[in-house]
Amino acid sequence: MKLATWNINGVKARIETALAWLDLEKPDVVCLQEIKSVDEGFPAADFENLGYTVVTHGQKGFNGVAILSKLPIEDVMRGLPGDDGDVQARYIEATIAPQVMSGLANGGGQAAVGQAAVGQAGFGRAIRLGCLYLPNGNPLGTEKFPYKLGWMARLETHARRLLNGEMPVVLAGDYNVIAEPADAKRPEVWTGDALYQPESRAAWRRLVNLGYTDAVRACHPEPGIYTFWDYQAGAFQKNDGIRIDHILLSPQAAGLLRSAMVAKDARAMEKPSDHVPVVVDLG
DNA sequence: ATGCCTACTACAAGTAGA
Repeated sequence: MKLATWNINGVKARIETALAWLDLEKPDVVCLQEIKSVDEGFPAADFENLGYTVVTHGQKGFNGVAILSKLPIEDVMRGLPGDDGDVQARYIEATIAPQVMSGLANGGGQAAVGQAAVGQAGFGRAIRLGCLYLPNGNPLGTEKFPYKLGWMARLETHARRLLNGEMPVVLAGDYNVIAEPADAKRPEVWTGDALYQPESRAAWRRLVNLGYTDAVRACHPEPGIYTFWDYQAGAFQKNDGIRIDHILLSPQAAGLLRSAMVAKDARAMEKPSDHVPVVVDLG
């Protein structure tokens, strides 16, 4: 199963870009962040035309997350547990169910045919998938930074609880954390930024240390891999980026990891998001 | 030092992003 996460920076303004990339890469499951749309305004039909089922957790003007899946979506949960007063739409979680065998419908009727179809096009096992847009936290000195840290504490609590379940867990999204110096072209310019504060990085490490694997780092130990480049000052042309979009895998999910990559080419598309997709292949 | 750029809201210029 090919699973991608992408901060799309406005799904309505970016719909042609999104559809072009999906048509090219054909991921089975996609987590979108910063859809900047209410649920009713989400262009679901455009994605359904590509074969996706769509679930959203939208908000007017900013934030907003969505999951697109060619496999069945079940048991959708909107919002990160732990604070009923938090109205920001930054988390949606669902079970991606195994592909339904359709061998009989095709006149096959043999079990081997059905299994081959699952192994090729789908996935034999359900996963629990969280799609998250972690608060930015800037500027420091405002209520935004403690909100970020509080959100990360809630995420840690929830991620620990998910490990007690039976399903492999995938937590994918825009974490808004530069975890290591190697995750920025110029780490020194981020020292006063919420993304690179010791508290933000420590909270990230606590999350990973629960037993999650950073899929891209596990497959690519080399520095210089980024997922975000500012629109300003020619940042992409200078490769002046940061790696803040991540896919974390529980031990069971990590056992399924075949490959992970950052779709850097998406930043060179027409009307790009400032983030690019991160993709894993889980077998 | 600041803005550089982009989306959204709402219709101007402010909020938000990272």
